[in-house]
Amino acid sequence: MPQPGRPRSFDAEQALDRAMEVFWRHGYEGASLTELTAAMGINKPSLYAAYGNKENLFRMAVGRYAQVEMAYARDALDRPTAYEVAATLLRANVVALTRDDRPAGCLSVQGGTACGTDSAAVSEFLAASRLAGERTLAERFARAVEEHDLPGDVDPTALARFVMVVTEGHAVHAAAGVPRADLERSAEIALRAFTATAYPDGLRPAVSS
Amino acid sequence: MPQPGRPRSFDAEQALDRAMEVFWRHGYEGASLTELTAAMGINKPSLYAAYGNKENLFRMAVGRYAQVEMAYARDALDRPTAYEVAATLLRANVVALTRDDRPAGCLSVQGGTACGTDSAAVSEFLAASRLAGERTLAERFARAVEEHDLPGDVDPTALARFVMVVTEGHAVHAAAGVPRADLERSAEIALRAFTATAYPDGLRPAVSS
DNA sequence: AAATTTCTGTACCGATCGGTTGCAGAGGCG
DNA sequence: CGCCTCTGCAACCGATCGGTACAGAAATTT
Repeated sequence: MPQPGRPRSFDAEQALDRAMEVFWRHGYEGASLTELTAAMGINKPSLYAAYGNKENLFRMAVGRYAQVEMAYARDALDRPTAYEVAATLLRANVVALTRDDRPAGCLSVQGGTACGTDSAAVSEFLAASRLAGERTLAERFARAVEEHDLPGDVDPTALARFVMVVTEGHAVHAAAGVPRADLERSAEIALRAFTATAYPDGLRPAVSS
Repeated sequence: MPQPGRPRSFDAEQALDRAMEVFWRHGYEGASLTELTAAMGINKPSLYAAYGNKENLFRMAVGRYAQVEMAYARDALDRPTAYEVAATLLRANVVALTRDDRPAGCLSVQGGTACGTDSAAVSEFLAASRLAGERTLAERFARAVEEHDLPGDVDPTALARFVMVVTEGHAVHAAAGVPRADLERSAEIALRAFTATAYPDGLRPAVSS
């Protein structure tokens, strides 16, 4: 049943995608309402009515980013072995960071590593969501230990932290314009480190590529 | 010969250190002239006279950061072997990122991974200076290949890129409040990756720690 | 068609942004 | 001392910031 009154004349989800891209490119504070509304094709009061305020719009954009642009991360977690989880995650992350139809880098890092005093809540929110992803990965590795996919003496938390550190470093690098092929070489080196730590005896399970 | 006229009543270098810390904490755009001048203990016209403008002050702050706060990087490059270079660099970097008398993270990353449209030059400047550091490290590793410290089939550029990626990831993590001990574990995993790539036969030269 | 409800666009709000000018006075040199 | 330069401070500049008030337009309900 449609609500009474004049219906909204723009697609709220599509406009959110545009806003996401502006935040992705310029960060939270670097994205002005003027540029946001121009990219979204709406006016400021419409933005205010549909999304609350700038900070709420940003949080919604980050949510959509996590849901759409980081679907590869959930796929990676479903891989059968810890090594394949890490390999899929790192390789797909590099691809996602360097798509030529998207801004370079990662919204969660670009959005605001540092902010002005008043919007400190934004960078704390981003940091917390990144660390939440890290915790999810650590739980996946802990499961691998339980399943004897990883040896019992490895620290799943430390391993997950290392993988996330590499993805964040790649995000900073990608934002600086480093090409995809260069990051792929870095990811392979990181994977060798993963192997050396997770399977120190050199008996890594045979997997794809 | 001292200039005629009233001498400056503040220490320009000490004030620059204060400005560096504000930029470090809030980034280029997040640091307002009001907060900068308050931290430096001077007024806006004094800042303008002594440093030119905000962007120039930032560039000078980054220069001083590279000279003072990143001295450990130059020390690391002087180590005799490639492995010791990487190990010293990664470990000292973690310490530098988590000093409790300094803002967490790295000015070069915090300063501005993303910026508004008008100050894009700042983030490009930061990206370029980070990549310059990476090139220096690559040259050090290339020397190691020439000296037969590293095998001839390793790619010094890729190895340097991996090390810098890890430091940048640690910087993002440190800014999020991750404690030093956790980053140290990550650095050790990265070092194991370095070893596996640089000395794939397991014949890493015996070194400290 | 009238009444009602909601959206859209313009124009504007106070606050703050980076940057600048005017001016009083402090301090060096002859 | 007199001069002259430079400092430090307040006040101010236009521009832009995020956020709103208001009136008219559009679509649904009665």
